[in-house]
Amino acid sequence: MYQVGKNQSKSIDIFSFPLNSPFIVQLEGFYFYYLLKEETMAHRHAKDFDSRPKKYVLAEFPYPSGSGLHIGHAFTFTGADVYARYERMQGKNVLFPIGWDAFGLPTENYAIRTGRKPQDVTAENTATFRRQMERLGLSFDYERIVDTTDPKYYKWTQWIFIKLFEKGLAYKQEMPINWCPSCKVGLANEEVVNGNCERCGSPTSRRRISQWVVKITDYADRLIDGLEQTNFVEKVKAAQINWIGRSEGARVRFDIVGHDRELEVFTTRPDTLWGSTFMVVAPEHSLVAELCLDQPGVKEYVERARTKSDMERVELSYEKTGVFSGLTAINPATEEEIPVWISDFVLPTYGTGAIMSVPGHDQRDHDFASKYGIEIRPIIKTTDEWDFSQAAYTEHEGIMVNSGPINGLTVKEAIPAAIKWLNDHNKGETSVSYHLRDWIFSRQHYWGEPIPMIHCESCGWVPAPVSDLPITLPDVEKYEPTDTGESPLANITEWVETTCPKCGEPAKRETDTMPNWAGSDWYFLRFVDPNNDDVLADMEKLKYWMPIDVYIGGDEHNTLHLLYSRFIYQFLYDLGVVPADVPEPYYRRMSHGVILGPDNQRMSKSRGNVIVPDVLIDEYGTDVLRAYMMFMGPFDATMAWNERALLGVKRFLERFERLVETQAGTHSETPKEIKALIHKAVDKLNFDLSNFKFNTAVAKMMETLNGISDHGGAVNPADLRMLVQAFAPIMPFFAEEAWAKLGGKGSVHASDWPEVDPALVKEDTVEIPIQVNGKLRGTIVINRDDDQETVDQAARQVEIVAKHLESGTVRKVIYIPAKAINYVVK
RNA sequence: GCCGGAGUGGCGGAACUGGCAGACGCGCACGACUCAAAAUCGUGUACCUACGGGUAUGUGGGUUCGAUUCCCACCUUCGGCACCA
Repeated sequence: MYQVGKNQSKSIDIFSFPLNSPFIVQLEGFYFYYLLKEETMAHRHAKDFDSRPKKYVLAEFPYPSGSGLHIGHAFTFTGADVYARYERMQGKNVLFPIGWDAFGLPTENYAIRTGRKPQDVTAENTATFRRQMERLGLSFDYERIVDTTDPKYYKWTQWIFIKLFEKGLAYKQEMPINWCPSCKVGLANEEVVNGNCERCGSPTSRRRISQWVVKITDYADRLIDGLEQTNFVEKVKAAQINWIGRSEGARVRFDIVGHDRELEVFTTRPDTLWGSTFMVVAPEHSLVAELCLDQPGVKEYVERARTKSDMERVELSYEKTGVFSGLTAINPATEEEIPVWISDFVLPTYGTGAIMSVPGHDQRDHDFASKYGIEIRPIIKTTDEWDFSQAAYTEHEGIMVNSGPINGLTVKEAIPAAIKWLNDHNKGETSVSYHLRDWIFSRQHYWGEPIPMIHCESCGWVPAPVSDLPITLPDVEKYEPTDTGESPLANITEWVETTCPKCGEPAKRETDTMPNWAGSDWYFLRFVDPNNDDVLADMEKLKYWMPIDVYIGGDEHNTLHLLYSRFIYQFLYDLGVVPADVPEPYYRRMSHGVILGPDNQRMSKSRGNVIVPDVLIDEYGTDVLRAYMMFMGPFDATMAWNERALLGVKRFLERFERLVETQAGTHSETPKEIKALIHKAVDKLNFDLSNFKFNTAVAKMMETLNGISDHGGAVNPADLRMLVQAFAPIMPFFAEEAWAKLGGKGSVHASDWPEVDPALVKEDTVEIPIQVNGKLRGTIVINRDDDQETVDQAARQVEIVAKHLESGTVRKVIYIPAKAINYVVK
């Protein structure tokens, strides 16, 4: 069917052929199954509203970097592709889309360096990615490609922002942000790792800049509760819950002596209120600026805390520093006067930015009190002798003492009792705090979605009219961010200057752009309806396709991307633009593994251990690469690259190819043993492919081939075709060719998954172990449905077993049908 | 410190709801083919053994007729969070 130049050695540039040209070449002695045949890809298109059951399989879309698709992408996408192909053969209507998360700094930086337009660089990179993907045989529905930098797409990203603004979930605020002096950009908390910029690694500092902030904290509880409706693995759920960091406690109000003011704190231990001997406020707390600046040392301390970089804060974390504020507060429980201190160990962004300090029962407070000579007052009676001069007692065990009305209660009883006391005396109430912060949404960069807001002197911030969307990025000469922290857009007067949509007076556009996450928050909805100009996606189509059945992605996105996109989805849910019966976007989350270099180190250019898929395809062909990647280990594991092991897969493929060559066109009668092997293999692959156990699937393929040759290697082409079908998801090109050679009709990828004969899979006879006192003493072949007596009789005949039974009396015989028989001998 | 995984041959890794530990592949050894090498094909490959067996799935206990699998404690390691009151 396909012309194959058997003994030619020639070099072919595959890119010189149009995509989809039916062609297979052979070079250097073996086949390369990478050129595309229409049949191989023909069934990739998802059909809206088709009557077959739908399956939405999604792998995180990539950032199309200039260095091209790397082996990690290849691994992840291949796994997803195997699964998608398998599901298609199961008769599912599979949506398996791909797109480009193309806004972002690397492209912008590259554009600056080379003096080219980011738009052009992006177009080039995405074309390369696409070509590489097709070469890997990835059966994405390329007609549904979504590009976050396409104005037709980001029109809706902007629309979502306007809705957030309208619902009061986006506001502009001057706030201290993490600033990367190298990238010249503000960073979200989560983009700062150990005080360094996540992207470039330089140390960050703090800066006050007016920022758009999105109130993700309003959804904190929903984001936790919603996890119950998903099938995420424990690790992912835990990471999200951990990240949100919900803690329950109480707010308590302290009066300030000599001022008509209260100082409110958050605590998870209201029971320890009677032991609070001082208070601490963050240097950034409003009370400090209002009342304390005259106190000696305060101004200096506040100034130093402000200029401290995050690095310094982390380094200095062991030695707490502080200064007395000059203020005194009244402990509402003891009515004693207690000092108020200022220290940067109290975070301005958590709780109320102020704490009540209980040095007897909180280690940080203990550290601070010890250093500054503040009273440490125990209020929980510990069972054994506890040296309160050495450490705080922080266990939730013990009996309350010195605590007035809650004396004698256990800690667990005391917490609600203390809250009730606070309520009764109007000094506080139950409260919840979160580690999760609101989401800083501004970036001072060019290559991102413009934030569609207009500032008017008289009307304030006004959203751009929806009819004006998208607000497109203007062409600019220079992409460099400015030192003032403004985005390059600020210099384009004709773009910045506009009129207020509300009053018609002159006004200015927001020049900040959105963070990278914005485009990836909702892309999965757009795949359902990629070209809609009226809504972000058609409701009926969403009802058909959502939720995503499997979402395959990296663990590094378990907190940020996954949380942000769930939040945006929940927000869209509240707007009513996504289906009412789909409260969560992702039903199941699959983590993919990481491929390390041959030296067991993370791949990086500087280490020189990078494996490039294109080179491997040139040398071994797509199918060998795919099968090897799937064979390396469990789909979610961390694995080292081993090119020797890849050769084992190559040998397997060649041996299978030889089998196909020799059996094609024959009419051999397939021996029963071989037939059974084939049916068992199909059965096993059916299980493995549907459970992402690709490594054992490949092992089974190899095992089956070994078995066939052990039994003489004569197989009827019709039986062999079954095997080819089961191999097809993993080795799509080879399977297509073999299918044709063996007389298969149409494309193997459009064929229905073969049905197995249960009688062949589950044989009548089975070999089981014979144990004496749990030790293996022999095996015996029995009929699957033999009763205990029959098996017992037969087992006792086995010589070695008989010998062991003679050493004592048989007290008990345990027979597990078709599994094992065990004699208890004493 | 808190949360979540993982520890199995020389190596990557198998083992469904407790039932023959080490599938499959790599590596290694020997053999066939070859003048020779490569490639290919075949055989073997956990450890000890007085050849009867015995010991082995990080360590120590426990449950069970039987534990890689379940329970408890500990060790190591990877990932996430961490001055979050």
